[in-house]
Amino acid sequence: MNSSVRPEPDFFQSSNVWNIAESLLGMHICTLVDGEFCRGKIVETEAYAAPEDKASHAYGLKRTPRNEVMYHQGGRSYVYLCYGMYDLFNVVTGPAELPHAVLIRAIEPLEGIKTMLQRRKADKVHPKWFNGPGKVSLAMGITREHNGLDLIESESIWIEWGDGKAEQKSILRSPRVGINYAEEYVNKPWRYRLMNEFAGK
DNA sequence: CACCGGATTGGCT
DNA sequence: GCCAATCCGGTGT
Repeated sequence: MNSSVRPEPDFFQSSNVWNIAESLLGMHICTLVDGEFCRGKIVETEAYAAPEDKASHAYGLKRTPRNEVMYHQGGRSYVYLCYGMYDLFNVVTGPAELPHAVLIRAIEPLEGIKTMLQRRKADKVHPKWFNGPGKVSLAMGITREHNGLDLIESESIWIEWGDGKAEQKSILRSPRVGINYAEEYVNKPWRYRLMNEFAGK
C-alpha cells in the first residue's frame, strides 16, 4: 500500500490551494505526541488564499510573527490560537512568499482511538467529538508548540496519502465558517467536505 | 433542533 | 480596547 506514504514536497508547493484542500480529503493526518500515535482521515478542509482573500490572516500580504510560517514554501504546519482557547491546525501550501494555507476542520479517527477519546473526555467514538478544527487539535494532541513543523520530515505531525483521491461526486463545496468579516470573500465556496458522517454540517 | 451567551488569550490597531 | 478561521452547555420549541 502507499496509504502510509507521505506526499512529496511538490504536493504542498502547488499554487492551487483549492485543489490541495480538495485533495487532502481522504488523506490521513498522523501525530506522535506524548508517545501516543494517532491517525485520522481528513473529511473537511478550508482553503485560505491570500493575498486577495480577506478571510486570510495574510490578507494583503500582512506579515506578522504569528503568520510568518505562511510565507514559507508549502509543507509546514501553521498552528495558531483561536478565540483565546483553541489551537487550530493548518497545512501551509504554495511556493515561498505566497501565503496559502488549508485549515483541517474535521477527521474520522482511525488509529489511537483510545488516546483521542481520552483527550476529548469522551466515552465512545461519535462525530461530535471530532467535527471541528478545535476538536481535531484536541483529539490529535496538536498545540502551538507544533507551529512551523516540516510535515515532510516531522516525527510529531505529518500527512499520508491514505485512501487516495476522493470521488468528485462525494465532495461538498460550501462557504467557509466563521469569517463574516471577509466581505466579498464570505461566500466563496472554499470549504470542502467528504460525504462522511464525521464531516461537519 | 435552533438559538444564545460565556469562556479566555493574544494579536494588532 | 476590540474582537477573533470555536466549543459547549443551557434554554426554549
